Amino acid sequence: MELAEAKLKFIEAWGKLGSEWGINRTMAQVHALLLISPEAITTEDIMEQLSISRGNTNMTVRDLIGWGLVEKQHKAGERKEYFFADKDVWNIARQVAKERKKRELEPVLKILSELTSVTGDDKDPEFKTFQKSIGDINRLAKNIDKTMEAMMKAEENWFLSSILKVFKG
Amino acid sequence: MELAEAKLKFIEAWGKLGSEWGINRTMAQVHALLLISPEAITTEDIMEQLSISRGNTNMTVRDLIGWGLVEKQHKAGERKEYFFADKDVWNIARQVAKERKKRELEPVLKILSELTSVTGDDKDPEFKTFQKSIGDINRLAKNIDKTMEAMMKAEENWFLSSILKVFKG
DNA sequence: TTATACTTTCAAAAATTATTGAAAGTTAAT
DNA sequence: ATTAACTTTCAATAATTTTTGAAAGTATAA
Repeated sequence: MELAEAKLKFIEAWGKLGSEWGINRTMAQVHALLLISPEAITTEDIMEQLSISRGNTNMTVRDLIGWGLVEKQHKAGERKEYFFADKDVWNIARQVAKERKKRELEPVLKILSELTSVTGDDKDPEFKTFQKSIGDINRLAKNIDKTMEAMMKAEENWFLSSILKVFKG
Repeated sequence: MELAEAKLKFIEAWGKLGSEWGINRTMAQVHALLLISPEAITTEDIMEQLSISRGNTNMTVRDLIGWGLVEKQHKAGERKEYFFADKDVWNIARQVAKERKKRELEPVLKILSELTSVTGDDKDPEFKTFQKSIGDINRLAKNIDKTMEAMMKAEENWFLSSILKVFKG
């Protein structure tokens, strides 16, 4: 396969995966493009390569910066901004985990722990089932939260290799 | 907090979390409702409690069955169908992991390995960056895939407790 | 200060996704 | 074979999310 075709396929696949996991398709595609760009690129470059509007490019890149995946670069003597993506996939995974934990997991965890203090009659099956389910979900969610925290602190691929060792040994 | 209020909050929170992670909000809400229902319930029950249409209820419940999270039950002498959700959160997590792996991770993994065979000039930075990024992503994706496979086989909460031990010790 | 080169905003439009509801389909009892 | 009880389908509609693009904003240079 030729590079040009491969690039398009990667951008498409990354966009699809993103959209299936609740990340805006265009944002994932812009990230994909930046991931395979050796040098920092401009808004114009992104607009051209992905055929998207200036406004969309601007907001999407800003989002990616907000996710900690992309940074602005300035070139001496130039006025326009250049964008560059961190290419270290472990950093990327950690960063995504960190943000999703903060934005989506923690708010739910907060609600779940509020729901553990619900009052009711111990003989009511509705109440007992509610308590049991919420309690179980809460415990699992806390474990997932802790695991993500560990992942965020772990350097290198040591994390995954450790996990895999647990199941091989 | 009273049970009735807590139920609504849980259904809302579960729906929101689902939608943030690419799962239809209504599907997550129906699942939430079933998770806190001690007995199997009918289409009518779901329609009433969530104020959704019969068609929507039918398709959503069918989806949940397709995800392996809900089963049909028949009651002797009755014609209507009852639905019941597995309440074991570890089973649920495994089942969701299994399905998402199959539906969303594996297709991307397939494309990624195709993309590793891209041809190009070793001196071309575009080519080198592409190769490096795809290679790195591929390696990480394979590790995630293996970890999910291990998770799917692991019984009980042994999985998470093992992971956590690795990082505490 | 004015012009130029850019970035940002956001209301409107387009695209996508989810939902409805009534008609068609199915199944089982009489 | 007909009715009754229920489930399924799907075209139309509604809701939501994404994208556009032109106007407004900002910063630099002359």
